[in-house]
Amino acid sequence: MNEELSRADESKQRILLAAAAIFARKGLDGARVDELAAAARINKRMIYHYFESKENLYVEVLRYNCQKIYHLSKGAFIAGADPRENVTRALRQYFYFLAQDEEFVRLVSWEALNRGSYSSRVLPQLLDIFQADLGQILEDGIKRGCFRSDLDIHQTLLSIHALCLAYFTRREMVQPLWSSDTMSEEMLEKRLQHILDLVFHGISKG
Amino acid sequence: MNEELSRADESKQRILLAAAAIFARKGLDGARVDELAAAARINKRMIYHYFESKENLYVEVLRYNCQKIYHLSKGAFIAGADPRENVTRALRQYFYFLAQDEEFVRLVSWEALNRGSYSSRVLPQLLDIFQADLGQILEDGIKRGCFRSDLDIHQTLLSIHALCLAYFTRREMVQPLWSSDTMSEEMLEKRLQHILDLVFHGISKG
Amino acid sequence: MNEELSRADESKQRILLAAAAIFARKGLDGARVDELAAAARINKRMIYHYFESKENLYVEVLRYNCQKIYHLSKGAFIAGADPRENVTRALRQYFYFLAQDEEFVRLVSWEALNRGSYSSRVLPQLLDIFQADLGQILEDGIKRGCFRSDLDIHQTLLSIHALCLAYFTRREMVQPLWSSDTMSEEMLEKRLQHILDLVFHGISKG
Amino acid sequence: MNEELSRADESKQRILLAAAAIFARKGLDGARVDELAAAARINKRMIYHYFESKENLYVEVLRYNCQKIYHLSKGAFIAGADPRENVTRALRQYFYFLAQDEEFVRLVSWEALNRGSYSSRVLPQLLDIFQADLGQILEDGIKRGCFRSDLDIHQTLLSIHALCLAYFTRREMVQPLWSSDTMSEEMLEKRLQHILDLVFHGISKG
DNA sequence: GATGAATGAGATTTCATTCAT
DNA sequence: GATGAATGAAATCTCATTCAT
Repeated sequence: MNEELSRADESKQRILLAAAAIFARKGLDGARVDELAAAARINKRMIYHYFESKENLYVEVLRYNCQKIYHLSKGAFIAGADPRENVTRALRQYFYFLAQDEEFVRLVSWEALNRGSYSSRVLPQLLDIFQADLGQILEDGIKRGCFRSDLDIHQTLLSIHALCLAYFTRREMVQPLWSSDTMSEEMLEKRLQHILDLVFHGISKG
Repeated sequence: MNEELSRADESKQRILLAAAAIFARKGLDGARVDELAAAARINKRMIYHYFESKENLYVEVLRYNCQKIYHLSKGAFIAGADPRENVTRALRQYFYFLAQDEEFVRLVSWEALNRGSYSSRVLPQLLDIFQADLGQILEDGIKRGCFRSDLDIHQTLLSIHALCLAYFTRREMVQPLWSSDTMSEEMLEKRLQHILDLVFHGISKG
Repeated sequence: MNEELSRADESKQRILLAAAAIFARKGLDGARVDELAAAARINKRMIYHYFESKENLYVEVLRYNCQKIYHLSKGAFIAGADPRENVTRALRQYFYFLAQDEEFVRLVSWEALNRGSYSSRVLPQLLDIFQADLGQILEDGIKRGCFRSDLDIHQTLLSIHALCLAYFTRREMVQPLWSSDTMSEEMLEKRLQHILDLVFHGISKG
Repeated sequence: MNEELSRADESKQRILLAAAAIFARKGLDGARVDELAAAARINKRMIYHYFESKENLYVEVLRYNCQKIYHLSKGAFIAGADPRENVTRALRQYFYFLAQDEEFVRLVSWEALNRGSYSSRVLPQLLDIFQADLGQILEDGIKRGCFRSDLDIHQTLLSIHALCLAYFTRREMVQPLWSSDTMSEEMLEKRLQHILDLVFHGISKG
């Protein structure tokens, strides 16, 4: 009815956003509730009022973050188009989505280590959604003789995922390799081109 | 003096191994000192005696684990050999090294998230060492006209690293994709072949 | 002004009744203000509006409950009647009053333990009132040679009180002794008869 | 082997005793862990080390207190003796046991209100043990024609229990009835005699 | 008169670390 | 070198109470 959030919803939202930032930075165990409350400019008590426990808040943060993917790859697959163009488009979308949302990247990574206990039903969607679009594109490309017929689609999805993600999750490993800022427009585009090159041609000549 | 470990060294070693297992499972913040002591079957006090603090023990665990890489890729590069064979050999070595040491994989991953503060001087070595061998191989391959001349070696190293590691770090995402046990001999070999295929030829036909 | 309770009085009454039930169940320390408000289907703030504090509400609940006794033993003493009949009548009234009002029984019991700080001026009334009627009856019985002349009236009042109350306060101790429901009409009557028997004749034969 | 308690056991014991005193005074909900620790002159942390939680400590206190009864009525029943003498002896023992251990009386009373949730398997023993001895005495008395043959033993046990206990649990109700200190040697003996009188003869004359 | 959000003080519980032996 | 008990600081969580509307 009204566009505005109620005061309560606004507080809840503020907690969620502040928590997302801190959980992303420090992980579940590393984050302190006092710190979360201070960052949300709210009384600690309210965190428990709205989210029951720190763990539960963490799960909500995960859930909230995973929803971001839904807005992601809509319509990467264009039926008549060149499969290579489709792959390029999807991959670029995904790569820049990760590039621009460090929070998401880190939360997903923490969760991968936390045995996925909290998100077991949340994270698989990442690949699922990924699969829905890119999987279709790959199949289409194989059918149309564009891609190798012996391609294992699952493996390929995982590989593309890894190629994109690694650049962001391993920054402290990555940074020393290059002298310039790895997050600059130029460097990002360079990485993306490398991935596309690798994916399409491998390292072999010709 | 004597070949055997003194009782002291043996205790220290036991702490280190127990801590490695637990830090790998739960991370620095998730691990409890009580737990570490219990797992090492030793008095808590001894941990402080030998390692000063929990954080310091963690760093030692990292250091100890990173030493494992030194024993890794010795002699992957064989001067006269086909560059493809050299790549294959190095990649296989690395892939199976990760496959067989989950502890290492997880410790490295935690550390990547933990702002890398502890390992800033430790982790880059991973790529450094990697680079020493595989980098040489790639350069050799380019020079000999075997690999594309426009290959960015840094990017390629990172990519290969990512392709190998992702299979192990994202198990809970990976497992649902396949029905069989992803760590079985057969599945491991399948993944390795996929990586080699991708690296050498990309996904394009012909 | 009008016979109906104003909306305000009605709210106040609802709080009082809900609080009585909860304080009876959990005691002063065990009851939560949130819980009281929820049970009264009213905003927490109103509790403070009407009663100033949780403790004060508790006192009001006690006061309100103690008023129940006033309606109790009116006219148990009938001047000309057989003292035994008078005792029987008064005791029966008291026993069934307790039987039917668990709330009262429990509130009085909590209060007895709570240093009686709140009710120091409230609870003695229980025995006072008790005393007014039953005391008179006993005295009358002694005077008329019906009861033992060495009877200590205070002691006897306390004893009768105890004999009645124990059956209800110690239910979890009492229940295991009997197989049937201790609050059934039949069992209640049996207990009452036992008390009357004991009071009149003791356990000795003849 | 050695009579002395280890330091740990001594600390544990100190916590237990301090907690007993405080729980008796204020109940489970009213007692504060800080207070318990201070009274035991020990760090709060140790309470959790030894007892896991406040509730658990409370249960241990109950358990510990209930063991006191075991040392109680041993040999109240003397086979050949006059049943009245046996009753008198047992009742005196019980009465003075309660008189001298206010802690026990209060803990049992709190527990009776706490719906017996913690002690459901602990408290019934009170009457059980009571029953073992006094029950036997009563039966013996009936058989030997000393007591009324229509005596309900369960009811009688409960009644005797109530008559003894009430004097101590309802002190703030009892005190106003008498001018002198209700716990004085003289007053205690007076109460005991009243109970014995009532139990043996009731209030009727002759 | 009534509401829902908010709060500060404090309760329980946990943890890395140190003492006494 | 080793132990078990102990601790202070801080973490998570709870509660009676009060604003702002």
